[in-house]
Amino acid sequence: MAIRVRFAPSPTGQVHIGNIRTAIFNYLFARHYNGEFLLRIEDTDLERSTPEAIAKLFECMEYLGLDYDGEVMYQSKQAASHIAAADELLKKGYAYYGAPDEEGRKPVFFRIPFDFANFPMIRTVGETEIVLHDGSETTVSASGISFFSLTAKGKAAPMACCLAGLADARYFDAEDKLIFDTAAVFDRILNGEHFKFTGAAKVKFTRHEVTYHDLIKGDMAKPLDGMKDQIIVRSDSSPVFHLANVVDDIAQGVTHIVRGDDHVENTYRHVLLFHALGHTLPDYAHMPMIVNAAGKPYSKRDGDAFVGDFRKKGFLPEALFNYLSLLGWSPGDDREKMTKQQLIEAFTFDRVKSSPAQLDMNKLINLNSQYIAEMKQSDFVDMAYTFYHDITGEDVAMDAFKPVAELMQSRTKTLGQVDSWKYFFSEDFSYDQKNCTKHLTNPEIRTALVEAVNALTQLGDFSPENIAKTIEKTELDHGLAHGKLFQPMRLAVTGVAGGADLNKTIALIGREKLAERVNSALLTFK
RNA sequence: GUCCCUAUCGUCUAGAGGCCUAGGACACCGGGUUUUCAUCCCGGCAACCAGGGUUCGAAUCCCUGUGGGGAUGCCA
Repeated sequence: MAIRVRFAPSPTGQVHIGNIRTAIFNYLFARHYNGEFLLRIEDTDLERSTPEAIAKLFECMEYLGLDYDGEVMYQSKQAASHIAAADELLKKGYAYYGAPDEEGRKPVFFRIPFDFANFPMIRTVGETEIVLHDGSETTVSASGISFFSLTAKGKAAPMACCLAGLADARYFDAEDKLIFDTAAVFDRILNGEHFKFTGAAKVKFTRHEVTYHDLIKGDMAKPLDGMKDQIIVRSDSSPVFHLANVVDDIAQGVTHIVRGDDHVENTYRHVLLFHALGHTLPDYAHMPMIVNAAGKPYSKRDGDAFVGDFRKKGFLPEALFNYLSLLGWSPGDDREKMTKQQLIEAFTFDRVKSSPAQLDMNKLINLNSQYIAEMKQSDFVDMAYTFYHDITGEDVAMDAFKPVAELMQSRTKTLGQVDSWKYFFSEDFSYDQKNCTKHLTNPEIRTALVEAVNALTQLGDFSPENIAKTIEKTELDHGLAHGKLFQPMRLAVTGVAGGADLNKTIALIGREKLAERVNSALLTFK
């Protein structure tokens, strides 16, 4: 069977980094097996699903090179099929109308099935009993059972579950006398009768559980007595996520559902829904979440949480794609810097971890710098040029920009750092106060500096070689050790203590600015 | 509260009962190269959550506890 997966985001304006990682894993999996990678936009929340938000989503997909197959499905256009599915469930007895809202409209509930034999994913665990708080009331009806269990501290804890969870429950009082037998009145319950009683001290029943196999987490199970029936159509007739999601997955012929960890609980219901709708189940893979330094879900409060943030900061899509692939997955060997093709070849779900991963900005930056280092120089120049303009708002001639970018590429980790190249092009840059005070206040140095500048401005050929010779000569003339003028000169001209080769830097800045800057720096720092 | 998942250096991870004195990468610290910074090279620091089992032998299997996450919506 051909593999078919989908990425099904809600367009909410920004694409979350955890979300796009899910897309990446879907993509890697599909491409690894030569399957299809579909896109479905879950735009049922009309408030937030704006055309701009959708455009942003496409932009992110394109940025990261997540090319999808076939037509995009818009969930909002599938409402009719969702309702049809609800009707089918109603007809089959797997759904029922719930209590009406203030306007008398009724929602539709999906009933956790109690015809266990028809559901192969439901299995019998065995006889179980739960201790109840016998002073509290138990309610049994077709829409579920509510009761109070007895906590270790002797308190009553409210619980609720679907009818299926306690389908054969027998309730006993403190003297062990049977006070209510569900099976005996099952038909009456289904007919709408509500039964209420107090005094139950324990309930005995056959526990059943829903099972599914997760490609990442392994065999999973959840007891029915821990599940409640779920609304699938709201009283305003709009389909709920659970229904829409499953129906759309059926419509798109999805074979593997790869999504976040937070959907594990939903899955127990979804497999039931798939089967009740008469379809074979897809395989599931639930990915661990991305968390922040405190171990909490990574959110916008943690800084860069959206794909757009990373793009803006100057991370290359290849680096971000590579890094995100490595979060919760590894190829099994020591490779880390991998091309998309290598990632596709190496990707399998059995190598995905099932515990959450923390996003490490340092590692991302390091990986990004590796990608930048091996960029074609001309590509780097072009990209840096765009970034420089976008970040500083300054227009610089390409002729002037190009040599600077070429000089700086090897020491650039993110494109966002082009901001620090300002001293090459404008006077709008800041001085490192501490270092300037340290290096520019010595009288001997100041005198030598002025003289060096005089000599430099009179240089016929303002080349890095001549600049180097001139500075060295000045040092010699003033009895200064070789290199004594180096740091003062750099600070006076660029404002900072580090940077590319000083002579090349000065050559690029030019003799006019050189003189102005040294003079003004000497006035500022005395 | 209940249910589900989870637990190896600060971080991402390797590890499927003996290949583990636990490997790699990032970060950090030291050294070399660079008259500075970055790169690069060399070296170092640093972990199996705790307690019980099973076994000749456990990071690996089991149980309990603890920590973390998720779910418990007419959100998705």
